Amino acid sequence: MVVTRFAPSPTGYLHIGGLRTALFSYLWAKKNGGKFVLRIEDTDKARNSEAAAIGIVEAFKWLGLEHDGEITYQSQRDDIYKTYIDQLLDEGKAYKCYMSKEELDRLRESQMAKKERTRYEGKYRDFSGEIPEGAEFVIRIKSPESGEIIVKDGIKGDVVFNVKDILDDFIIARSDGSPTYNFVVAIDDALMGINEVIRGDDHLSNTPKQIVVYEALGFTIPMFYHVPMIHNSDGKKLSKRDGATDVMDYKKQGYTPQSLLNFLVRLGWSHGDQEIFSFEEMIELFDPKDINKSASIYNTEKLNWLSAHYIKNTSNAELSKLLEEYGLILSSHDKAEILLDEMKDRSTTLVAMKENIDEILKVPTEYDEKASKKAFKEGWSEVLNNFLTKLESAQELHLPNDYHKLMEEVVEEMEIGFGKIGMPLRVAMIGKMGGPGLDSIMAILGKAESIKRLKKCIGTQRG
RNA sequence: GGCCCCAUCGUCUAGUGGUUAGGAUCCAUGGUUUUCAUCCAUGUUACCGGAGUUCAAGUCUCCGUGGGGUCACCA
Repeated sequence: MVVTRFAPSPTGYLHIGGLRTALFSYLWAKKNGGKFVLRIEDTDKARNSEAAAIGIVEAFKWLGLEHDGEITYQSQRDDIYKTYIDQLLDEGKAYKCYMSKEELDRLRESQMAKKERTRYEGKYRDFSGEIPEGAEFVIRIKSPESGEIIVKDGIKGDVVFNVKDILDDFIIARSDGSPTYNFVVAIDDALMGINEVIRGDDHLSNTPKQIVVYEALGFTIPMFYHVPMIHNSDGKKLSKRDGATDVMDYKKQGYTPQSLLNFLVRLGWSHGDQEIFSFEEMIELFDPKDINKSASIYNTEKLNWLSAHYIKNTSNAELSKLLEEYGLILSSHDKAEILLDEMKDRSTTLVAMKENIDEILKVPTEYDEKASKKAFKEGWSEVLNNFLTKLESAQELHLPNDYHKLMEEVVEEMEIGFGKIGMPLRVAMIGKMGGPGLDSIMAILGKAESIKRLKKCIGTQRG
């Protein structure tokens, strides 16, 4: 069974890059009928916050990415790590190192002066001399001193590291006894049965260290997939300064989970020429072997297109439910269907859609200058008055077509073009150019409101 | 700097030795529309450079160049 995981450290919100690797992990697990588990890497007490952990879980909930089983918190597993540290100590695969931070710093400085790679040289690796009086110690693992470590990676292929280029006896437990990242990651992944690790390729150079731990403990090494980074428009690793990278900000901005997920799944992954993927299709079609090897640049053009696409293709019932989350209640509006039909082709996000709807529904407080110039030309008030008369005497006015007929009558009787009535009428109704068809607008507003706006316009505009 | 990864339109990408290098987005133009949007059509734009292998290279090899990542008692 395929078991994948997402293992964020709760130092902040869930960002778009993390979400993408989580999505990939989720899809791959589900495609194989396996499990997707969540582990919170909260061993750094100084930088963690509980609120961040809650926020991350909340984001997953919004997106519908459910994790399997209980969430694992590393902070609650100290005993487990301690057991393995003791085991390695007993087996002579790890040892206590009494080198002080100052001594280490000095070592590093002299190595840098000689332009050598900075590394711990194993002073206490097989130490039999006198232990410094009252010295603190860290625990270091015995790394291999020569040879190669090969990371089998499903995206990059086999990545070969030469041990003497990259390894030393790295610390697995700090002087306060707490275990370090590369040590606990390997243990947790192994113990949690994770056999396919999908993560950002900024972890690729950590992987040899983790393999050292796997091997020391006799654990099975999982399959790795190191997903290329998402870069900002400067070509750098995406950071918190690059705008709305908090996943929950996308909700605030009116993007739906569906469009965000579709956007992310196509960033670095593809399935031929297909652009639109339902959640079910993603699960069915996703395969990490189709992940691109190169980094991609984050750019919201496509997200906006997807968002608009999904809004257009969402039912009105669903749309009005979604819109309620943004404070727009349409359930009491008798022409909500027409309103939604007209607006869904004109909005890229739910927030924009709400704003567009608000603009139609609220009485215009002023008439756009440019639009007025075009609209209020010779004879406009006569046209509108004629239309007003017809409007007031009309009996059954419900659908856009009912209003359209009235406009047609005016046009025919006065022998004018449609623009002659369309322009001033539009400005009277919504105060500016653009927007849905006038017949629809009036049907949405209703007879009384339409008359009100018409009279206000005729009364206030000169010409 | 050491090590590692990467390199096709502005952007997301297809492409696994023989293609007019395809799709999407963006942009522009035209059509539809009383306006706007949608929709439809059309168009501009790409294989980082140099060697090599081969009858044939975007595709394989090498060397450059460029970009990125990583080198902690952070994760």
